[in-house]
Amino acid sequence: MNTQREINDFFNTGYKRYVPHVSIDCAIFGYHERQLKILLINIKSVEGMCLPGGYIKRTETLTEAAGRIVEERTGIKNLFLQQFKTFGDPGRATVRGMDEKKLSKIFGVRIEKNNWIMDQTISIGFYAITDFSQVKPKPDFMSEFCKWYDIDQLPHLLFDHDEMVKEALHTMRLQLYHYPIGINLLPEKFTLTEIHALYETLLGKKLDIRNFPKKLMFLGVIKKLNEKINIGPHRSPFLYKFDKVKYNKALKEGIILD
Amino acid sequence: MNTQREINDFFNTGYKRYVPHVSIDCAIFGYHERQLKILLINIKSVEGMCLPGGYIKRTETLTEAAGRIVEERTGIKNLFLQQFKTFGDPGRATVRGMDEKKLSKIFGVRIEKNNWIMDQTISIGFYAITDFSQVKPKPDFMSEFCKWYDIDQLPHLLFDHDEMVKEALHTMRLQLYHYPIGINLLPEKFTLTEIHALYETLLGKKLDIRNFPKKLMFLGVIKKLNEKINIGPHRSPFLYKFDKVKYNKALKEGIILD
DNA sequence: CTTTATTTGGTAAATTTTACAAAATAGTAT
DNA sequence: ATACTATTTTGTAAAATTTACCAAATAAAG
Repeated sequence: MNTQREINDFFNTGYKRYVPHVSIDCAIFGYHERQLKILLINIKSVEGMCLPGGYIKRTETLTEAAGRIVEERTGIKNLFLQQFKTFGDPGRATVRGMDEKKLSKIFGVRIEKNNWIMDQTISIGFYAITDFSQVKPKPDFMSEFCKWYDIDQLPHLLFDHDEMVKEALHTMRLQLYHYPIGINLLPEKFTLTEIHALYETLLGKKLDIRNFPKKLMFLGVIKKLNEKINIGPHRSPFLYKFDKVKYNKALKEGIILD
Repeated sequence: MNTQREINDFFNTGYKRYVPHVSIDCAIFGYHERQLKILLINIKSVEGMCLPGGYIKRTETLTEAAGRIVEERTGIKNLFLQQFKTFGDPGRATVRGMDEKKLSKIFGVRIEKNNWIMDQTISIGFYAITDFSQVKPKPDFMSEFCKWYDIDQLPHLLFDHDEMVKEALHTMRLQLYHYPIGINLLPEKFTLTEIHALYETLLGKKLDIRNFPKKLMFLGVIKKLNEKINIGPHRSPFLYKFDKVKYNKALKEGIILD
């Protein structure tokens, strides 16, 4: 979706390839060294930022569509994706003063009255987590910027995206002990200190260092290796890795704790 | 939606009033005296049953639309409603052999090729709970039957509605101790035995009668009255009622237990 | 007053969660 | 070698929560 031809096709025949009236918005969380960020984009000639989103191809499942949208912005495939809520209040996505005329001007294509893109849209929220240090965010054709923002220094977002972020965070934190979140966020082999920092950051609170390993090991998705890593003039920590078999099982079924 | 005129309007101009490509399906659970049922409908001249559903008016929020759909089938207003998941796999709602011609015949109205109703639809799942003994199910114009089915004697359902029921049950059971579910299912004043039976039935498992009241009272949404009820040649049980103030607070905010 | 059926309240045991500190170790400096 | 610094690692007691389990109270009928 870069050439003028493609943009024209999107506006004028997109409704044939995509399901109109429905979009997906993605809260893409980024973690790295005790920092939690979220990926935001803008919309050309609209003041303010919002979550990246997109439409669903008529051949895709919802999760496939969300995966494609996330990949388009981050370049990363196969991220852990979870649906968290669907948003559909009337007027939730209207931009004051935006119309087909303005759109035509902004995108340099002819956009007729009643273009499919201007109609009411219901949006399905997904969240994903990746390592922001490995991601060079790519704006979509509708936006100029695509950047990581610190989770506790977010500006007010457009549309109902403030609420989306709140719900995404809430769901992610609820699911942290029920789904195997962490692969892609840590090196293949990692120390307890590293995964401890990850969980503290994602949850936004302190976790007792002596109790954390017990709880974590109890989940059963990571295993201790008989290897240590050299970290300079300190005791060498053991390495751990995710147990692929149990990890994939947990991905499908969730981790039942109750 | 009963007259031929209204049906004609629905098929031919419905896309103006409703958001096309998006529907809501409702898992309406019914409880009464230790029995858990679910409301199913059929579709005219289609073999099999499914969840009742409908479209979203362009002026409605998702929850308002779900409330209207539930009210249309049950006659009950203001039921507790929760969104549980959105379903959108391609082909999820196709009926083998159904086309505009057949539809025209079934409903006795002229339905053109590419009618909005035949296009791919993504469906938002909501669940609700009511007392089935107080409900006379009303079929919609698309169906002949609308009946209560025992939850553990369900037939295979059309479309992806087997999965919907599974997800709805799962979410309802998860939320049972986090939202005040129960008003409308019990008389205004009720005994511990009655609410105990309700919880056992909704959860599908035994709950210790001596521990149950502690947990329940801890939630804080019901209060003990200084009244007893006569139940024949047995000790008279105390009556309880829901604490309206705390109940409504819990409705909005949920009951935080962790 | 005895019997029957049901409600009601309490406590010990088991389990889970929380709180908390000292020993081990790898390298560096002396 | 030895001491020192910074970090990892490990165990246990207390507290809180959940679970298991029964006997006393009571309302009406015979």
